Amino acid sequence: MEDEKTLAAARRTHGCGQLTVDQIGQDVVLMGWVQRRRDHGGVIFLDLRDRSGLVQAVLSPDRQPGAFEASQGVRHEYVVAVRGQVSRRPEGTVNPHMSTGEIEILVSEIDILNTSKTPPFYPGEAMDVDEAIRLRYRYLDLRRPEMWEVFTYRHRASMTIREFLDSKGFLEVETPMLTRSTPEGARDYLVPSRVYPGYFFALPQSPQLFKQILMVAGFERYFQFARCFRDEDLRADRQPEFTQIDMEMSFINEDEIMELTEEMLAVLFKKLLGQEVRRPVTRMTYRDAMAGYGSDKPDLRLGMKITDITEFAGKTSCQVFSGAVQAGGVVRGIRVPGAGSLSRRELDELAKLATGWGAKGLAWFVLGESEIRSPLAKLFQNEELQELVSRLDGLPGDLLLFMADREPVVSSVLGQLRLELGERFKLADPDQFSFVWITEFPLFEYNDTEKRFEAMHHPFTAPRSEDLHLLETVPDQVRARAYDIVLNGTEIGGGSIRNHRRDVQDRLFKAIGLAPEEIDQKFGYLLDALDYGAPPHGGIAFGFDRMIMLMLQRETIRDVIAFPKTQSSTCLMTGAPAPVAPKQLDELKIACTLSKKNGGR
RNA sequence: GGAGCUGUAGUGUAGCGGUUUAACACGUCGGCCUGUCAAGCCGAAGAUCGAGGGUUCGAACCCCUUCAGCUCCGCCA
Repeated sequence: MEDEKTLAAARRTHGCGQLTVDQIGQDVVLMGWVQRRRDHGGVIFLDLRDRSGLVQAVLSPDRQPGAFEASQGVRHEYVVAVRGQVSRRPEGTVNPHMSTGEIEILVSEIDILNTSKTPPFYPGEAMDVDEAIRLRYRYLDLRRPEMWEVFTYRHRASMTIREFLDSKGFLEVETPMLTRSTPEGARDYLVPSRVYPGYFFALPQSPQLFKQILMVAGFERYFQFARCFRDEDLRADRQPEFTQIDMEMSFINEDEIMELTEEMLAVLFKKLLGQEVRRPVTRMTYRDAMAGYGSDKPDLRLGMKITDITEFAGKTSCQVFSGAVQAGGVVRGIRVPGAGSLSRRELDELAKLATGWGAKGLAWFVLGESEIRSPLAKLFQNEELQELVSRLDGLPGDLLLFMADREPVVSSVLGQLRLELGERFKLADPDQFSFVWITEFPLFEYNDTEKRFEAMHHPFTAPRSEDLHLLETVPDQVRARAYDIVLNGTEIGGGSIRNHRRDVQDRLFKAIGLAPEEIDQKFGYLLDALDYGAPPHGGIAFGFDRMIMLMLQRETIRDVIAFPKTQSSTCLMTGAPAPVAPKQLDELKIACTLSKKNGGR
């Protein structure tokens, strides 16, 4: 080193935020960003920021005229190195709002390592800046200590999980990002092959088949922080590429997987949030979830369980109810505690929402101290009204909502109303973490547009053995050995026991109407693998980003992803996606059929 | 593919029942200032009101189209 003496070449001795009264008197070298500059003409204060925190540097013309002079040109977000002495702040100038507020650095030397243009926003202020601007200048957005905190959490979460799984004998194995497109599921992102023009790789929607094949290979316990890609439209909690904690185990059953992952979540929540996860986590069948909450991912914090009164309603004098029952429908309701205060207009609004979701109407009953207000009240006998109220355990001040219609409509609309009311009345405690397992999913789901059954989870999910005989006759009755874990109304993970026997897997493919040639072409390698001594196995995958989002109580998944995409799947920082040079397309033998509109952004 | 909300100096907002020099705060630049910490005081620059078209004597404001961001439905095994 020819120039050990210059500040730029010197070693940083401390982080800004690490300094305390213990270092008073020491000569230190700090490097960081100028968060704020207060120029008093005679004395200049610089708040210096690095990842460890903030400290005040003082430059005075009396002490070090050179450094004072050099700091004249320093502006916000300049990167500087300073050498100076840690000293106790003069009496009366201590800043109790700063962790380093008792001290300051008396700067003897300052070096500008880099300048900065005036940024569109300052890391100090930021949070109410338009998100598009934050994404465009993501490096400035990420410069905020609040963001470092998020990513520190995320890092600690992944470390904790890795340690936990390691302690349980799991191997972390990477699987390919370039793989083949498979039918079923989401739209694939495609990558053209140069070597085989006209052929394409697909980016994995999940490492599903690879992890199963690792089981065939005898790895027994696999996990991976796997990047997954799905070319579908975005939501606040959905990105086109996201991270899964992907796991698979051999010689294992549902209970063991659920117990193990509950333990993992318990360790994680304890370590990062100091929260106890109550174990065992509640389990609920898909059927009960749909009936009780109108959703396969119920938010149990909301209460307002759906109550079925079909039998009673069918016998009442109210045609709206009894007619629907006679037509083969159901009558169900929810009790909204304390919502009796809603105005007529707000109630009409609710009813309008319900009809928007496909309901024929919404029957509401406002419970007063002695009377019951409802447009339908006079259609009931008095004792019928009383019965209605007692069936739902209604109390004065409550609102009862009922719907009469075909079962799926009632379920789904009441389910949505539940969420709407939960939101409106702030019924969910944001500090509570309410987990629930949903089990016994149907194996298949009927796809109306394609006029065939398809796998609800994915086509490698094993049917429950007692339902196996229904596979060819009443496929929609077959229950899967699948399970989802739901946290506060958001699905954070799901998995299943897989088919390890070739014959069962074949029957399942047939049931979803896949032609034998297609099966062979698309999944042949998996079926081949099953033929060579595949052990019973199963697994689960957690949406890692979503989990972090919920743990940190963020509104959007973008807040916990370093470089997220916009709702239209673009990156405002890089400008991706973008056109490529004609030469690149030629090489791939790709021609674009889009005539115009292929221009840049 | 559909519905809704938003778009005005670098940033955040006001103005939107038609006539303004398009206002305010922060930031920026210049000056003053030796103990501030969201420093203070004085001054200045900075906006073709997302874009295009239309109605009108006159449009940031009304109408149409379009683009972008966000939320939701569809979609996402």
